Amino acid sequence: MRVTTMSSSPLPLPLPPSTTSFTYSRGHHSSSSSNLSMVTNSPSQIQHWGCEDPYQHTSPNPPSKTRTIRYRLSQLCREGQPQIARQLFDSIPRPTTVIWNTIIIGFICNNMPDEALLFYARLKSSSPGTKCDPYTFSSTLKACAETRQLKTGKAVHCHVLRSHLYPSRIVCNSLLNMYATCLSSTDDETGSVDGDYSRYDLVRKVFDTMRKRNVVAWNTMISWYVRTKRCVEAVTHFMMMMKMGIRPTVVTFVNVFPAVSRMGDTKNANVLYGLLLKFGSEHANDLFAVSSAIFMYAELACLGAARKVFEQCLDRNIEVWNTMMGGYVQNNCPIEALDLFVKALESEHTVVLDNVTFLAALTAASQLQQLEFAQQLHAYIIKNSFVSSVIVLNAIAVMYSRCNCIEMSFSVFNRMQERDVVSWNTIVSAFVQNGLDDEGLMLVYEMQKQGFMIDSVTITALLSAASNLRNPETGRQTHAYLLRHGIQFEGMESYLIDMYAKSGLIEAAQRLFDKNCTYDRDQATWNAMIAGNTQNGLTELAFIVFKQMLEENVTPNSVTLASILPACNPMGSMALGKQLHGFAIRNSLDQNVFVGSALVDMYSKLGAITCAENVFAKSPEKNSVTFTNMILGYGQHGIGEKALSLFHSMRESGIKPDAITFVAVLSACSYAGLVDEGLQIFESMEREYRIQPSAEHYCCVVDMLGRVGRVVEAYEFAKELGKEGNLLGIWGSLLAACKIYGEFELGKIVANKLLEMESGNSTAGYHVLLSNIYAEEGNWEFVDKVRKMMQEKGLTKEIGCSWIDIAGYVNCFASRDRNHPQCDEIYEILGELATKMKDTGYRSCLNLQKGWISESEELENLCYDLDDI
DNA sequence: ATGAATATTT
Repeated sequence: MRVTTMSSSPLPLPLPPSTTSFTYSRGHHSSSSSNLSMVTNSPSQIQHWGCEDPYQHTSPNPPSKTRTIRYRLSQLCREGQPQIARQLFDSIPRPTTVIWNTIIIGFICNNMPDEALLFYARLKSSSPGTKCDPYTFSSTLKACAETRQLKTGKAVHCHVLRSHLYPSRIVCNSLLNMYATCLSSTDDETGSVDGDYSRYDLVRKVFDTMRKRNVVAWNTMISWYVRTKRCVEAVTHFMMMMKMGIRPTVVTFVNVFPAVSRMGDTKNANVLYGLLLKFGSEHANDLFAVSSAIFMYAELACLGAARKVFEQCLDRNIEVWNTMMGGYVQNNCPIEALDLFVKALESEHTVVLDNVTFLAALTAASQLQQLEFAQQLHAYIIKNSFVSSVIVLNAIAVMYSRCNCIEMSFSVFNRMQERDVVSWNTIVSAFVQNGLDDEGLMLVYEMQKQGFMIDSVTITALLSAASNLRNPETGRQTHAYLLRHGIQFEGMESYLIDMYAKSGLIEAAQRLFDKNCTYDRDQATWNAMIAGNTQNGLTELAFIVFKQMLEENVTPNSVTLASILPACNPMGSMALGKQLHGFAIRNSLDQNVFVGSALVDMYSKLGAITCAENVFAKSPEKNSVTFTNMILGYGQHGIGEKALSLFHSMRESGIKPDAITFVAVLSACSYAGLVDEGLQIFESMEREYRIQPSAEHYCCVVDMLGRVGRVVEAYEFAKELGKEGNLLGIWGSLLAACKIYGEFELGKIVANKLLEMESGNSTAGYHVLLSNIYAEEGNWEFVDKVRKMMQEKGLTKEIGCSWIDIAGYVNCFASRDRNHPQCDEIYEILGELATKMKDTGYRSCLNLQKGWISESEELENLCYDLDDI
C-alpha cells in the first residue's frame, strides 16, 4: 500500500491533465467536445429583477451593495428560487468573484449542477479578469462530480494549477472527490485516461500526493473503494487511518459499514459498530449512523442485531424506520416488515410516512401474497397520499401480480397517468408470470410503439415467455436483440439456457453453458442446465452437471433439488432418489415446498406410494403442486378413492386447484372407474374454478367413459371439442375403447379420423389398433391394407419398455428383448404366468382361432399386450 | 459562501 509519498513531491498535484482534454473554450479555439463550450450560445440577456434595479447604473459595485446583493442571491437560492436568482444575477453589470461563487453554489444547492457549470464557463469567458478562488474551484469540482464530467473536471484541475495558488486542503479534497466519483461509475470514459495511469491509479495518485490528508480525504477514499467493489481495501484503509491517529467521523462509519456487510464479515461488523459506540454518543445517536448500522446488520441477515440498533434509537426519523422495514423485506420477512409498518402508523405523530415507507410495505405485501391484505394496503395508500409516484404505482402493480391477480395489476397499470420503463417491464412480467405469455409479448410491441426501449429486464420477461411457450423463434430473436443492442449479458445466461432447453434445443443450451459462462456460473445458471437436461430426458447428464456443481462449491438450493429429483424417475433408481432426499435433509432443504412436491412426485413415480404419502404428510407447506403430485400418485397407483378425498381436502384447505390438478384427479377417476364423480368434477371446473377445460381434460373424460364401455357417450363428448387442441390423444383412447368393447363400426370411424391427422410416428399405435379391429372381424384384406399403409409411411410401433431398480442395478425389460443376463429365467416365468392367465380366462385380443399366429407366438404377444394395457 | 454520507419498484 503506497501512502508515503506526501513530502517527496515538490508540486502538490503533479498531474497536469493533458491539454487535449482541456476543453474550456476561449472563443477562437475549436471546442468540439466540451460542455463548457455551450457558453457561447448562452443567452445572457440582461433581465431585471423587479421593476427597479438600484445597481443597474452603478459600476463598479460598492462593497456594501455587493454584500446586500450577495445576501439576497443566497437567500433566493435557499428558498429554492434559482431562476429568480439568475435574473437578479444577470442584472448585475460586473459581478465580483463572491457573487459568481454565490450563484454557482446556489445552482448546486438546487440540484442544478449543469447550470452551475455553465456559469463557471461564463465566468471564465466573459470576465477573464475575475479571479477564481478556492470557493469557486471546490464548488465547480462538486458540480463536475455530480454530473460525472471527467473532462470538465480535468479542465478545472488545470485552472487550479494555473492559478498559482497553493490549493487549499478543501480544494484538494474536492479534486479527489471529483476523480473518485467520475472514475467509479460504470458509464464513465473507461480507458480514456491518458498517460501511464490507469483509472484507479489516478485517484490513488491524487490521494498519495496530498500534503495533508484529513479525515475527509480518508472518507472519500474509503467510499471510493466500496463503490468500486474493493471492500477489503476499504477496510484496510479504515485501519490505516485509525493507526495514523485520525479520529473517524460518522461519515467514516457510514462509508465503511457497507464494506464489511458486503463481504459477509459479521465479526468485523460487530467490531466496527463497537468502535462507533466507543467514539461517543454523538456518533451512536446520529441518524445516518443508525440507519447505516441497521442496513449493515440486515445485509448480514443479523436481523436481531439490526432490530436492537433500531430499538436503541429513540428519536427515529423516517429513514430509520424505512431502513429497518427494508431490512425485513430484504430478508424475506414480510410479517415482521408489516408489523413494523403498523407500528410506524401508530407513531405517526413523530414521523411522517413517505413513499419509501409505502414501497417497503408494498414489497412485503408482494411477498405475503395475500390478496385481501394487498387490497387493504392499496386502499390505505390511496387514502393517505395525495398523488402516488410512478414507483409506488409500479410496486402496487407488482403486488397484485404476485397475488396472482393479473386483472387488478393490469387495471392499476392502465390507470397510470405516467408510465416509465419499469411500469412496462412490470406489466409484461406480470402477464408472463401469470401464464399469459402471448399477452406479454403483445405488450412488448405496444411498449416499443410508445417509444420505450427494451432493456435487460424486458429481455428476461421475453425469454421466460418464449420458454413457457416453447417458442424457440421468439427466444432466438430475443437472444439476437440482446446481442445486437449490447444489452448487459451478465445474468442472462440462466434465462437463455432455460429457454433453449425448454424449446428442445438442448445443444444450444449446452453451448451457452460451456462457452459463455465458464467461470462465475451463478446458481441459477447451474440450475437451468440441470433442469434443461432433466426435461430433455438426459438424466445422466443432469446428474453429471449436478455433481460438477457440487465439486465447484456452488451451493445447491431448493430449485437445484427440484430440478434434479425428477431425473431419478427415468433411471428408475430408488437409491438415487433416497440419496437426494437425504441430501435435502442435510442441507435443510426438505422443508421447502418445491422440494417437497418434487419428492412426492419422485417417490410415487418410483412406485413407493407410502414414501410419497409420508413426505406429503410431513411437508410443513403445501401448495397446489404438492397436492397435484400426490393426487397424481394415487391415481397412478389405482387408488382413486384416496385421490378423490385428497382433492376434496385440498378444496377445504383453500388451496386453489389448477388445470393440472384437474388432469390428475380426472385421470385418477378414470383409472379407478369413478365415472360419475369424475363427470361431476369436470363440470365444476368451469363453474366453480373458472378454468376452461383443455383437450387434456376432454381426453381424461373420453378415456373415463370409454374404459367403462360408455363408448357412444364418449364419442359424443369428443365431438364437442371440435377441431381444437391435441385431438390425437382423445380419438386414440376412444379407439382403444372401441376395440376392447367390440364397437367395431364406431372404431372404424374413429380410426379413419385419426389416420387423417398427419402426425409423425405417434400414429403407429393407432394403425396397429385399427388392424387389430379388422383382424377381430376377420377382415384380412383391410388388415393387410393397414399394415401396408404403415410400411409406406415408415411407421413402426415404439417398443414398450419397463424397468425396476433392484439392489442398485436397473433392470430393463422390452418386448422380445433378449439382452438381460437372466433372460432365460425371465421368459420361463413369463410363460408360466401367461399359461396361468389363459387358464383363468384371459383371452388375447388377437383371434387365435383364425390361425394368424402360432400359440407360442401368442404367448410372447401376451406379454406384449400386457404392456399395452 | 467551499469538501466526505442513510432508506427506493421490474
